[in-house]
Amino acid sequence: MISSLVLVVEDDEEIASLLEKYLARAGYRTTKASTGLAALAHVQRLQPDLILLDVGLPDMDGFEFLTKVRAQSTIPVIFVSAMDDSTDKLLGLKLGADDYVTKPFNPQEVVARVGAVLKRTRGVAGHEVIRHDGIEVQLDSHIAIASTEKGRVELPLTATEFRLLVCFVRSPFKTFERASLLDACMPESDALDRTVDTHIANLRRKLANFGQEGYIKAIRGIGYRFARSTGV
Amino acid sequence: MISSLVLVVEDDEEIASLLEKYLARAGYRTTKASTGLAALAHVQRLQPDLILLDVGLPDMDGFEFLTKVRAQSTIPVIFVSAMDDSTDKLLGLKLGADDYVTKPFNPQEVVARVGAVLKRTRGVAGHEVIRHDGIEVQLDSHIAIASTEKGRVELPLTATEFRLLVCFVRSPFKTFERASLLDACMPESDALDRTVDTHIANLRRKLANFGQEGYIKAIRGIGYRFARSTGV
DNA sequence: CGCCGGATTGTCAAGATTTGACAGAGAGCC
DNA sequence: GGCTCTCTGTCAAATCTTGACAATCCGGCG
Repeated sequence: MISSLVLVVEDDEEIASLLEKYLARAGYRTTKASTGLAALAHVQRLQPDLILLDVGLPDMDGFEFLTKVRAQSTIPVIFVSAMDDSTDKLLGLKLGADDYVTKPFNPQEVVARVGAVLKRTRGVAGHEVIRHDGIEVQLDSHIAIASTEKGRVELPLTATEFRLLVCFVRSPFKTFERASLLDACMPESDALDRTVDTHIANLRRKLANFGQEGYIKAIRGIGYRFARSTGV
Repeated sequence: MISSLVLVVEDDEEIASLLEKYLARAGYRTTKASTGLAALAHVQRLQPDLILLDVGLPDMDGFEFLTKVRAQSTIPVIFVSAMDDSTDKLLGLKLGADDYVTKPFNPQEVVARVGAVLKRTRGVAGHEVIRHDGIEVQLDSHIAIASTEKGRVELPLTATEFRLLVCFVRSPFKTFERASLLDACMPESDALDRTVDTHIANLRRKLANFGQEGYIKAIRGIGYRFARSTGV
């Protein structure tokens, strides 16, 4: 399995580097942000597996940050606090932090906690996610996301379009006949083959709206295939 | 009343025997396991009344063990840790441990704690609590609480509404199909899919009454999803 | 090679259908 | 009676389907 990505949110460059070093040594991929705003952007774009959060950020209260993150995901968060303030600690845990570390800390201990939290949270969520190129499909939440230069955006798909996209992303490069797609994506319906074309067109348009063009190719006489046609 | 059964999970045979001896002398029945796996089997089979858990197991992290136990019961657990690590303690307590003892310990003190915990939890509700955003659900006591600016308020939910909320808070961001919700929240009933809508509407209204709006989103053609939609 | 014609696919908009929100009523149950 | 659950009906909005027409593809032929 690909190693977990840890987002280090810390304004003290020295501490951040130290943490990154130890985390990298332990086999984690890392990324960092020195402000809450930047961190939120990273969360959006990179979808880290865990966040190491310094409570004392320059631009944003750590708790505010946590609240914002929690509004859109359940990424585990470990608080790092300057003071050994047990009220902070309790508040943090209550808001949904998964662990708590106080400065000064032993980097190895932090790494150990990261490992423990990841182990604990892994497998909890069904969270089946399929990706291809710049497209991500979250099966259990029924959300499709496109990665654009501006970040990750949720695609506003209808149920049918979503099902189509799931088929495609599950088997990129496979050519689907219209009948198969009808079966798989428009159940309980005796629509015509051509109806598929319309849904495909709609899906194409929505993908294009978010910069994901050229994905769905028509295979004359057969049906459709998903996968970006590389150059030529 | 038949005496309580205490499961001692400890890999150090000497310590285990010591504990068993003292517990037996205090009138408890005991059983022991030296690995997490064996312990889980005992929990399944014997349904002990309390677990004395050494955090440092050979095969399984104590927290992992606790999580697994908590997945299927609310048996009170007392942590026994080698180090006096207060974060471990917090983590343990947050996960649902009922008390915490550090080595080296006084066996009599342990027995006393066992007695205290049993007394406290006997007949009384356990305390599995799930939270998301401003909503807290206490499974055992069947109470749902909303955090408003004015403080915490208990939501006056019906049984069905409560079960719905539990489903949602357990898996925020997941989209539930109506059929799943029917299954999970309206057992022993062959109600129509549309009935779910009614309960959802009622739940929404009650949440809104306490300032918790925008939580439940309809996913057209699929079902419902829980999670406040923030502009991000 | 370039053009033609049939077949296939893309696009669009209108109409049909489905869906979700909600209010209200009947039934069962303390 | 009061409460809860279930079902029905209505309305508006979202979605699906269809058919017409334009655009494109592809093989054959001059």
